Amino acid sequence: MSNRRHLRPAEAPRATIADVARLAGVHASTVSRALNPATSGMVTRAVALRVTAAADSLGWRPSALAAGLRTRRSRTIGILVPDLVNPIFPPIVRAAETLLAAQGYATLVANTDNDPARETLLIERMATHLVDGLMLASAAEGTSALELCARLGIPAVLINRRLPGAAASAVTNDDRYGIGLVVAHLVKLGHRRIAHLAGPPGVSTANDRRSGFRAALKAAGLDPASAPIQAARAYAIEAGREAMAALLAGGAPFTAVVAANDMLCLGAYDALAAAGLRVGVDISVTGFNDMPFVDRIHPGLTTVRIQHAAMGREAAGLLLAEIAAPDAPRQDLRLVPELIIRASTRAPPTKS
Amino acid sequence: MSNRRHLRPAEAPRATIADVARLAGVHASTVSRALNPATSGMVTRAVALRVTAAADSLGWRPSALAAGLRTRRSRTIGILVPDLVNPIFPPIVRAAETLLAAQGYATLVANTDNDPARETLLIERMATHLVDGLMLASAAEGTSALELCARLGIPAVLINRRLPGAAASAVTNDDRYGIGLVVAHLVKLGHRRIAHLAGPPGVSTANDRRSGFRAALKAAGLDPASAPIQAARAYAIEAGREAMAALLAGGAPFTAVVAANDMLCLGAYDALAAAGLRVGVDISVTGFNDMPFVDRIHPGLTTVRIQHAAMGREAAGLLLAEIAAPDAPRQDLRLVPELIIRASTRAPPTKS
DNA sequence: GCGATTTCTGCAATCGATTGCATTGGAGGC
DNA sequence: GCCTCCAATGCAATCGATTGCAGAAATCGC
Repeated sequence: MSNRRHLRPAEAPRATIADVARLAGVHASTVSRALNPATSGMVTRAVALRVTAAADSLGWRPSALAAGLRTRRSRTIGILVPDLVNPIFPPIVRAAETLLAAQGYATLVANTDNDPARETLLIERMATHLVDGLMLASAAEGTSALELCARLGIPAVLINRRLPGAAASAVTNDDRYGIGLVVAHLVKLGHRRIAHLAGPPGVSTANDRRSGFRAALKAAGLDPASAPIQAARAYAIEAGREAMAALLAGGAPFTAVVAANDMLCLGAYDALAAAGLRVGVDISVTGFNDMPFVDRIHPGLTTVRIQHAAMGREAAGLLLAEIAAPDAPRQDLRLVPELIIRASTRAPPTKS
Repeated sequence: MSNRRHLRPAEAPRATIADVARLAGVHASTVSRALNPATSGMVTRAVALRVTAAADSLGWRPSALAAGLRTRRSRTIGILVPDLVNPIFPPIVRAAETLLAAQGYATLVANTDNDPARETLLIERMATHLVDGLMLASAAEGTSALELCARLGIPAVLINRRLPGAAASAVTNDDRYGIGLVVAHLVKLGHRRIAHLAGPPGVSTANDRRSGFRAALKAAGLDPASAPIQAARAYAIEAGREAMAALLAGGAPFTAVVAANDMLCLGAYDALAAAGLRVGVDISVTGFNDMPFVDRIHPGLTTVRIQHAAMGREAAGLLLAEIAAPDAPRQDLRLVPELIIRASTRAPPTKS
């Protein structure tokens, strides 16, 4: 513990536009016009120079609050995620923030914990701060977030999860296509009995991946009806372990498991190990997301790489476009994922 | 692509305090006092009830901008991280945001990319938004961030990295203690020749861990001077691989490597594998941070678990305390880490 | 029951920038 | 040389809440 004291500088009260006006010998409104790139054309070049000189000789900085109060735009965007610690969100938030910062926006981030009440509270708080738009990476079925945004007049875009029938733009991964990739890969390796470790109900990614799984089996000439499917109660390791154990206990034979999510795979690895099955030898496993470091687990996980950064970037772009042109039609962007093949998938063991 | 259009509600212009005043039959100032918990004592209970009833019948929401303009406090805190994708930062930011949200603060997050110019820009932008305080998780030596904050009159706390001599509170891990834990562990296993894969120069964690390493060797009766030390040029996998390769090429014998960071270990694993050495058999390796999933890599990494969440929480608490009492002495909090033993460390191979 | 306090509420200024409208000055037309 | 017109600038209201001060009402003391 140090007891150094903070060195308080002279605390010169921040220069305002009026101070700049005085120094430059013009009216405050002229200063405002000169300093705002959008209106600086209304001012003589000479005056503009005088004003900018005065401004930075005084070290003037705009007050986003004052400007926002008047213009009703805060140049602030909010991002809501369920839990920033979930590794799929940082790249999204990061990419969004970078794009927004480049456009002069500040980014508010908050965690909803998947709690609708908390979500509501946070959206209202962001409304209080007059965010110009919201990015919702948390949308689960039954949430009223979008209605709330509409009521508050806040433009919003969905990320990662869609809400069926929602009147908002969304940027998501093409999950059905992604699942198609893994199923095709497994089929090509020779697998015919493929199980699905599905995601929790009520989440669009889980639904899309589950239906995509069925469709892909059918496309490969396999019977979706006979494929064992077990839903996990959450996208979490322990839930994956339980669901995998349930699949094994189900008795239906399979040589490969398509999981809806990498996190589930980690649990599945545990359950399979407990059952004496070697992943990548006795049984193949695929994930979804290509989380950081799933290339370093043992065996390396075959999975579907989602363009998380692009997701954040595109969503931010869409949101800014919507702010600029509120009446433009909504967009539903699906990003194309990529199959990443590692050691967790191999041809099924030959019957002995 | 959908072409649904946004359903614009009646767009009732948001109720202001004046509307509430009119409905409640009192003056706006009374409304302000009634609605603000800090001043609601100045108002008759009956009036307070009337006002709150009017307020939520009109659906009134405060305008943080208007209030902030007047009070010069925005109830907003900024957090600067080098790169949110680096897995140590999400838990910090998450925990800080959660605490701040509970106190009614909104949290601005931005990535500096370790670029001082960008850092300066972001701090100035946050000043523009009148943040009440800043949490800097990005401090590297030579940054002028703290000076800038002082000049702008923004309270700031450092997280994760300290700046020697800085007049700001800091919440960091006790790195010297943490390194002591791993060295003691290795010594107890029988290691006598221990190398250090150090972090990049100019970063407090790298310095502290390096000096802690030397001190711990000495404490164990070993000679720090003869221990091979190689600094990586960054906390990154590839940098770890290079540095490990350099250590091996150095020719000095060792049976264990203490790395300054888990990320370096991933690279070290690669370099060791390339050299035909089996981690946890031929050579022991320890990390630092206990990143997510280093328990699932092969072999599981013995490492030092840092209380990242506590770091964010404590730093947020310190910052709020400083905002409340700007003249209180600064704090330098060191959180105590924990040794996590996994399969990457084992007794040194017996000479054959 | 009257003056002295203590509450409570109203008034009006204020925070800092923006913007519709009015004014000024100068250029250009004839 | 005078009038018109346009560009540049000034004026003043405005965004929504807060707060020092003043006035009104209620309470208290004696």
